[in-house]
Amino acid sequence: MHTVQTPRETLVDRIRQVEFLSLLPSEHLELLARSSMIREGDKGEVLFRQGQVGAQFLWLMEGGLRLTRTQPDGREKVIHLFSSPALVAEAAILLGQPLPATATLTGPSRILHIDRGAVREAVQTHPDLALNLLGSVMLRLRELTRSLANHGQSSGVARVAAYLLGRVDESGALVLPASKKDVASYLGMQPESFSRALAALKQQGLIEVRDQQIQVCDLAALSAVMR
Amino acid sequence: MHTVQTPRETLVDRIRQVEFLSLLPSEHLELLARSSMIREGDKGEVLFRQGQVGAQFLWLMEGGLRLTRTQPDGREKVIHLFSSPALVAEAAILLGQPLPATATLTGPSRILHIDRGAVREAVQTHPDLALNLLGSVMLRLRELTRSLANHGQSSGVARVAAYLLGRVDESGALVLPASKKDVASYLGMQPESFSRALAALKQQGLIEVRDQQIQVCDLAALSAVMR
DNA sequence: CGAAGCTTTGACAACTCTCAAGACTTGTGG
DNA sequence: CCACAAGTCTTGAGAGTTGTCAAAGCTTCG
Repeated sequence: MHTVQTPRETLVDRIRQVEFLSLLPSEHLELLARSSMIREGDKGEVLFRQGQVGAQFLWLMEGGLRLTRTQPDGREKVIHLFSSPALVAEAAILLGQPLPATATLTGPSRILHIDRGAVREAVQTHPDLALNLLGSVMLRLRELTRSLANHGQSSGVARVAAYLLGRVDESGALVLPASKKDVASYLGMQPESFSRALAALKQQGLIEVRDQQIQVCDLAALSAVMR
Repeated sequence: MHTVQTPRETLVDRIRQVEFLSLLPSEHLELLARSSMIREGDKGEVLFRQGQVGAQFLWLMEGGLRLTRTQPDGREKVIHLFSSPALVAEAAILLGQPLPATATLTGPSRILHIDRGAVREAVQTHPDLALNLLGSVMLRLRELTRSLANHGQSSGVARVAAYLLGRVDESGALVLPASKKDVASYLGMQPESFSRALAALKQQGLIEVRDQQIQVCDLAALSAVMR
């Protein structure tokens, strides 16, 4: 992973695109830009590890990453899959707490780093920022509770169906945010089971699969599978 | 569930005990007390339902409750088990978002209700409060990620062992925060499976069980079970 | 071209879920 | 005070699903 030289004004523009920072006045953005940088990395590179304390806010501008956590038995489980644009681990970083998971890039990515202290200062002078931040953490919380509830589902095929339905666009298409192996782990199953689940749905004519691209053909029938 | 008549000064005292509000000046506490009340309820009563928008902060002073979420197949899964004292669903309530789960009392409980608007005002005038709030949400996030990682564990006995080890005090004892049925759901298994897992651990002499009280006899051996 | 990693398919064992029934506790009403 | 109902917990037996192990096809990268 290497740093990309970036002119100050470009940095300000990038920071303005970070959801919860967009409403800051320009002089504040200038201030943040002074301690910011953009870094690039490739698939497999580790952004941070579980237990570390982050010194910088991480804004995933391009690419994707997975959050994993070591289970008691030593294996790793995918907790979350991020696609750009996304703010990663904001709460832990702001509070200076140890990060609850490990972040690994799933493809070529560009990440904007903003100094933790500078953001903290901005938050304290602009109370609205804190509420915005809370909002984005709340989003994460919702997704986690949803994910947790889905894990209770008895059938693996039902979990896959629910997952697909939660990610389709208007035309019924979707792109998996990571390798099938990672998605399988995120759904709490083995890669083989995920493969079999997709095969079963495909054979029933409910979906079509080509690599990470999936087309849902029968929304109603797929919904019925969940029960 | 019924409201308990409470003198103003007592209310102020109670509010002072709410973790993230304790550092507010007395005049602010007085203000909060004006729109606060204490309510009591018994086992089975519903505090709020998934999808509702909460108008009041909820501080569980005494008792316990479970958060459940309806799964795609219609059944309910326990997302979280609270024991007093605890702040419940703070982020969603502060932001006026729909609550992500349903809260049901697991025993006789007393809950302090504080008006959402008053808290919101306090947060905006005291930036530190927002950070404290973020901290308590962060705690919840940590627990959820941990819980999610545990669900990946292949063996049910391993999940139970990990859960018990995460809750023992110095003497190796612990009390289940709810009925075994609820704990089972929280751990992502059927009540029968949970019962069998406990029986297996008991037969190996690793734990002793009497109702909701559990005594761990061999910490090292129990740790070994997780793998 | 070879190595490494992801994906798919097969076969088998192991586990959990489901269904069923009985022991036990608690609260209600006769 | 007892009987009954309702709910929880435990134990048993069978069916079904998933994890595991193994092998082969495929892509990517050096």
